[in-house]
Amino acid sequence: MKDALKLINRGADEILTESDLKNKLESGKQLTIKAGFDPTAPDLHFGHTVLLNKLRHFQDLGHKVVFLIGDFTGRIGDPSGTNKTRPILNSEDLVKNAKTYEKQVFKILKKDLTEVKFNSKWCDKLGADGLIKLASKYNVARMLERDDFNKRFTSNRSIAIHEFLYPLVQGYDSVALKADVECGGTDQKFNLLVGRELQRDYDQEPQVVITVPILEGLDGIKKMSKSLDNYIAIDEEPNEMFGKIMSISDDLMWRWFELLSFISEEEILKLKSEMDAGKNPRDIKFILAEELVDRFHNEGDGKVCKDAFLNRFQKGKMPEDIEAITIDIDNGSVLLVNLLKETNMISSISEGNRLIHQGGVKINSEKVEDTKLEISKGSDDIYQVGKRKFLKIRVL
RNA sequence: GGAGAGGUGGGUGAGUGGUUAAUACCAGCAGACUGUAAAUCUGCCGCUUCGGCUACGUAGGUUCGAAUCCUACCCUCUCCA
Repeated sequence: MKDALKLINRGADEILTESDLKNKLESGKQLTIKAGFDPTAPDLHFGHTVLLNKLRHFQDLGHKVVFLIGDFTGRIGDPSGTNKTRPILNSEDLVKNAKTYEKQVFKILKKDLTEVKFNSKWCDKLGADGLIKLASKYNVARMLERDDFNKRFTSNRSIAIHEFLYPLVQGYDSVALKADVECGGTDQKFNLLVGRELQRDYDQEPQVVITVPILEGLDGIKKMSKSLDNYIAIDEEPNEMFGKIMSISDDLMWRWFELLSFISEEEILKLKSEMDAGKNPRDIKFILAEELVDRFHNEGDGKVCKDAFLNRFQKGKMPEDIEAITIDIDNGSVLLVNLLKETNMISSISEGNRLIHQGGVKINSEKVEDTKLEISKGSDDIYQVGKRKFLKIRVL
């Protein structure tokens, strides 16, 4: 029991309330753990895994996770974002997205203890009557307690009426599922608490709310998100993933250890003291990178990436698995910049010229000086743009 | 319904007839230094066949010349009702 609570507590921001949780755990029944996901963004990244890890903890204790895809709520559009109306997805896309989710999610969650559901299933049935009834269960004053509503309200920025429906519907999901626990990011706290209130209204035992911190992205400051392009997708190439982890700052590394790694808190403390004693932080970052690559790929891949990494950057060797492609050309030769543009190594000719001027383009490790360099037919070389982009191009 | 403010490059935000592909800051990119860390320094930061071309909400107009002036439209915000 103590262990169970300790496990749930790890990396959790808040548990509301802990005594409720304790009671539920002690009841001995299998609990229903709910977590909602956006129907439009099936590209999971490390940020999502903080939550998934938490769900996994419950599964490890034998409880059931409902992976809820908010296709109905998606139509409302999450108010916390810059309220752009979302595209309404057709059912085909939904199924496709769900499949993509499943493929990624089961790297962390246990299949036999996970149910994937769509909230349109019960929300569509609500109809106008149901929505009005639901809306009557909450009031504006309480809605305005929500931080972002509050901020917008006090600064006279717009809050569309339908945005109030979002927390309500999300709460109604908890009622429909009879959720015992709902997990979400700290930014979801209000919405999750509405679920508690509504369940009481429907004479259900209120769910326990567990919030997990929002993970900072590669820049170490802003939250990890696709739109900010500071993310690591969980199906990213092993070497790419490893490299990106190595590129985070030392400060962020500890944050990631806390939220993403499974190694114990005691061990993390030990690593910290080792660093303070003079150990190269890079080597500690290796531990993190290895663990995560192993988790999202295959056991042992992390080690392979580490070796490749060392070869590449310590010994200055080329990476071993450079993608190779063949390009057909009409004439006897092509302009280098055109070739790079063709192969998406650069986004425009101008950018290419710029990079060449700055010494950022290499062929077979040799810096290119001439922006007008022609590549002749029949050549087969390794092109490098910047520090990270490599491509082996055969010109025919 | 009435009154007013405003829409500029990824973001913030200057510019109110030519010297403005458009100040500054942030972000981003490359190089140096490193541990593909941080910090720092340097350079770049619309596209181009290097002749030019396209850009300041949209569409027209005035002018030798407009992001800057005029007209219409669209959008955002504020105040009053």
